[in-house]
Parts: sequence; structure tokens; C-alpha cells
Amino acid sequence: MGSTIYDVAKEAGVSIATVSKVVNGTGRISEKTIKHVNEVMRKLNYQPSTIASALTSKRTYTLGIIVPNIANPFFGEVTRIIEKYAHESGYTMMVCSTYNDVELEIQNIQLLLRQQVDGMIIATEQISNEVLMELNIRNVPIVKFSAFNDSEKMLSISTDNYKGGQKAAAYLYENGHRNIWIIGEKSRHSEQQRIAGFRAYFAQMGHELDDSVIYHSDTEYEDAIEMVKQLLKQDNLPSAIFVTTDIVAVILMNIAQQMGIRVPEDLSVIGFDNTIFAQLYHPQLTTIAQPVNAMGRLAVESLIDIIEEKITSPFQLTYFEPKLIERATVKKLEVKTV
Amino acid sequence: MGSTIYDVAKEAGVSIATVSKVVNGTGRISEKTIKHVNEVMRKLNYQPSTIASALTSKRTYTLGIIVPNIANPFFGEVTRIIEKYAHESGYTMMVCSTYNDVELEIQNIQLLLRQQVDGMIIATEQISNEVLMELNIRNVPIVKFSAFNDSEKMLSISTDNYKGGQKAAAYLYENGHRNIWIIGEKSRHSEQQRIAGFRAYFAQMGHELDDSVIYHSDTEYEDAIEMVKQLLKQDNLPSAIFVTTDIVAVILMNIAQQMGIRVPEDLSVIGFDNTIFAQLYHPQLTTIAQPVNAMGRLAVESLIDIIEEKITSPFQLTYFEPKLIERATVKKLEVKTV
DNA sequence: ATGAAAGCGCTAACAG
DNA sequence: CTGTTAGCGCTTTCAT
Repeated sequence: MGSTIYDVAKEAGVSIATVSKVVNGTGRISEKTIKHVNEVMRKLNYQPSTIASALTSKRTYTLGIIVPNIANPFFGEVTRIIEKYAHESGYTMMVCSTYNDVELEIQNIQLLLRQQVDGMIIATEQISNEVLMELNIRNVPIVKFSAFNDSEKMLSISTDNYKGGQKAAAYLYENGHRNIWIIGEKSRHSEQQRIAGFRAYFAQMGHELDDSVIYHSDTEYEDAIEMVKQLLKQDNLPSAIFVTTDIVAVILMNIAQQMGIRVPEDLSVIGFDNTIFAQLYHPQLTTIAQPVNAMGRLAVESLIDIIEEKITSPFQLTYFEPKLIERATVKKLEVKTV
Repeated sequence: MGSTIYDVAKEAGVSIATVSKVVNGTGRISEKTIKHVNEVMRKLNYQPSTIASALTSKRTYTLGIIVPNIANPFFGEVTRIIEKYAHESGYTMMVCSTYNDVELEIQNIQLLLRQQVDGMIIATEQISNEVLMELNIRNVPIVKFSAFNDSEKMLSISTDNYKGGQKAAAYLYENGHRNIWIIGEKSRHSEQQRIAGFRAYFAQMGHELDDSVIYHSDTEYEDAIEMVKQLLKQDNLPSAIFVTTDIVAVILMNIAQQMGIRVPEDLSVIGFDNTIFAQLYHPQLTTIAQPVNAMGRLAVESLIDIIEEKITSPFQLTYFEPKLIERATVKKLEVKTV
């Protein structure tokens, strides 16, 4: 170990209380002493122990983040942003991937609890209310990076998925598409919301869509790949497909292209999330963007505010407006003017 | 906060020493007491404080990982794997992105130091030796997830980048390619190694290649995109391009396709890393794979071994064998048989 | 087999 | 403005 506060105090000829005060900028210490102590700290290469200070101050300055999979491009980006803002505020991040496994999720939460994180951001959508309540009991501030239950008593931040679905629908509708498939993951409530908004738009335009293709994936991509393969084998393909996630949209385009189905000439595709995949694929994917930077920032700021008790009633849901990013995967069909 | 060891002790009618012993499985306690204490702990929903125990035992059971960017698909996957193995061993991970900024890297290291991580995995390549030495002074075990300086005194784990470059070269050579460009990032030593291996292979075959296109990127992708655009504007394109990173390979293919250059008909491309991008792009990218799972596993296991002092001399460099993944972006040219 | 007590490095009253 | 002191929750001898 490095030097402790005692070493610094002795070397500087002051008490440990004084050292503590200059480290934290609390109390009133003379300029001279401050300067001197700082010099000694530098000389001794002193790094205050967060551990020891946490024991008294009850603050570890660490935040936990729980995501389905840190290697997923969307959650990787979310984590990156959250890490960035956390660091700016002097907090460090502990990350946990759950792979959509509730068991693992509970284990991870307990792990973070034992590590005494000051708060956590939960970006998964499967966690049971009981577990969340248990967390509340232990007074660990939580910010949910998703919204799936308006009755829940916590601060939640989410894209307005329903509206995002509507925007995707409107764009397809305006470009003349009527025969459409929808693909989404079953266990993700946010994806179901996107689908609901999408369908609602068409219903409103007097056009009921067929049932959506709802798959369930236990693996990262294999299930989706298999499902898409089966799907595209059919004879009567629609003119467009709305996929609730960029990555599955890309998987779909890839398989389509391998089967000789051209995008967007033969089949239009619109995704959701605006991950890096959307930009880098050819053709570039038209998709619905979530303002992840603003969302991540608010998540961190809110969490810290709760921790520092600057927020009195941390029970609110903030929706962010999704945005259509028009790129190259939706064909403009002849729209019959009435 | 939840209940403490004192609450449990009082409730169970034993001393805190006894509780501590049943929690850690140390000392000799009767079956009966163990059972009883366990019941009380469950009843009180007791979670031992890692913080408090760290203060005495000097172990926080947290590991730090420093990567260029957690949102990058390669490092996202690496982090995911490392997180997985760390969790299996009861450790939790703190992640830090440096964006290839040495200043930020130093800050992150100090952050991890203050947090008293038991050890750290460094997957960046820019950190100065002075800083690393300073870390050593404080006795924080380090595992490097890269190799760029055989003189360094630490345990390092890396793909054999040089050999990977050779394999890429051999594959291109055997498929008849002679007129080739190489694109790589300047500040990444590993990429320079890949290039060195690539060039060496061709040199060995009696074929000196032109200078490689070495760019330097301060941004995540913008610089690369700009560079590729300029490059592909030229009249005399080669028959193939070796790009030292999948992501830049994908960027290149995307731009080529937008310009009407077909891959692989007009231009062959081979990448490196075998990230998810390589699989999902169309056409699927031929690339060199790093065995990231095995590498991540060894990194975590080695680090924990050093921490637990099971390794006496932690100064060694382990190279992993890269592997060619043959997919669809390299055209087989007519090879003139001699 | 169990407990008493010291101490880990720091913060936060409280005194002076 | 600076120092003394009492914990924070746990581990670890050392007694019993």
C-alpha cells in the first residue's frame, strides 16, 4: 500500500484531522498549511483511500450499471456515456451484464449492494418488482434507464418508444408502404411499446396490420438469425419491415441480400436505436434515434442528485423524444393521390 | 443501510467474531452455530460490507479495466468476457475508457487506485512506462492486454499480431493478390505489428509492397472516414486492401460501395479482429480472429493469481495464435502457375 | 468452539 | 485555525 493519512500528518507536522480537511476542502485551514500539506502529499504520493473514507462518510463514489450486455452496440454506447458523466462527477462505474437472465440480474444487484455502490442505473427490463423493492428497503438510490411500469416508484428515463413506433410508421406510410411486417423481441417491453405505437398509427389511418412477428431470444443473435431465415423464405414478402432494433434489422438485411433480395429495391427496412451499425451498413439504415447522450447525462445527474439528497421526490418518468433518421433503406413507393 | 455484523451477533446471541467466521468459513465453529447464524443472517437480510472488510483484509474484490473505448465492438466484447470471468470468481469490474488520451488514462488509473482495486487489466497501448512504474510502486498487480514493449516488467497477454499480419498476407498472396494497400492506425502498436507481419510475408515472397497508408485518428471514426474517402478517389486502386481493424474495413467497404466499387468483385478487403461487424456486414468480411475468450479468461485468472500470490514471477508474455476466418470479401484471382 | 479487543484509514463532532 | 477523540463494520490474533 501507499502512504496513509498518518504518514502525511507526521511528515507535515500536523494532525490527521488537518490533513483530512485539506484533502476535502472542509473546515478552515490557513493557506500556508494547505500549501505545505499538499506538498507533502505529492511528495509521499498520497492517494486517499476511498474505502476508509466510505466507512465513515457512507459514500463510496461508485455507481453500478446493469445492462443486458455490455458488448451490445446500443448498451455499449449507453455505458460509455454514463461512464463519461460519472467520471466527470468523480464517480466510478461498476458494470454488470445480465444476458436477460433474471437470476444473474439478482446476483449482480447483490454484488453491487455488497460493494456498497452509492446508487445504480438499471437498463434492463426484466427485473421483478420484489427485487426492486428490496433494493429500496436498503435505501440504494436507483434510476431506471427504461420505462415499463408506470406504477413503479422510481425515477425513470426513457425514450418515448410508443412515439418512436409511430414515427417509423408515419414515415413508411407516407412513402406508400401498406403491406408491412413488424419484428420485435418478446421480453423487451420497450420493443413492444415501439410495436404498439407503430400499429396504432396504421390503425389510425384506417389500416389494420397483420400480427407482428414476435420472437423470443435466449441467445444473443442466433435465435434472431434463425427466425429471420424462416421468415424470408416465404413467398409473399411485404414491401417493408419494421424491426424494433438496428442489430436485428442489419441481420435481416444481411440475410435478405444473401438470398438475392435487394434492399431497398425489393424490400424496405427501418430500424430503431440509431446505433453505429445503422451508419456503417450498406445501404445505410433508416432508423429511429434515441437521444442517448442527453438520456445518459440525465440518468447520471439525477442519480447523483438523489444520492446527495438534492431531489426530494425521486418518483418521476422522463420521456425523451425519438427522432427519425432518414437514410437509404426505405424505398419511396408511388403514392396514389386520392 | 442494512443490518451489520453486530445486529446479527446480537440477534443470534453470539459474538461478532463468530459471525465473521461463519461468513468467511474460517476458524472452527460448530455445525449448530453455523446453521443458526445463517438463519439469522437470512432473516435480517444481512449483506456483509465489502468496504469494511476491505479495510482490514486489504481486499476489495474489485478489478479495474482500462480500454480505449467501451463502446468499440472489439473492446466491448473483451470487457464482456473479462466481466464474466471476474464475476465467476467473485470480483466486480470497474471500467474506464481513455479515448486514447494519455491524460485521461492517468486520471483513470488514479481513480482506480483511490478505489483500491485489487488489480487492473490495461488494454490500452499508450500508457507511459513511468506511470506503470508508479503503479508498481504501489503494489497494484497489473495485467496488460496487449504487448508492445518486451522490456516491460509485467504479465502481458496478446494476440500474435505479427503472425496475424502474415496470415492475412498469405491468404491474399495465395489468392493471387499482388497489388495491395495496407491501412492502419498510427498510435496503436498492435496495428503496426500486424502491418509489419504482413509486409514481411510479401517481402519473403520476393515482393516488396508500397508504403502503407498510416493514418492517425483523434476521433472515433471521422478521421478514418475522411482518410478512406480520399484514398478511394484515386484512379489506380489495388486489387486488395488489408485493413488492420474490422471497423475501418467496414467503413472502407461502405464508402467503396457508395462509390460504386464492388466488394469483392472490384476490390478485395481483409480485416482484423473478427468482431460482430465482420459477420453482420454484407458481404461478410474475411478477417483475422483473435481468441478473445481464451485471452480474457487468462487475463482474469492471471490477475487473480497474482493478487492471491499464487504466481511468484509475474513477468511473462503470452501470445495467442490468430486465425484466418474465410468469408466473402476476398476474390480469388487467377494465379499464374509458374 | 467461542469471545474480547485491537486496529484498518478516514471523517466528524467537539475542544481549545 | 488546529488537534483530540470516537467511531464506521469488519478481520484477526490471542485468550478462554
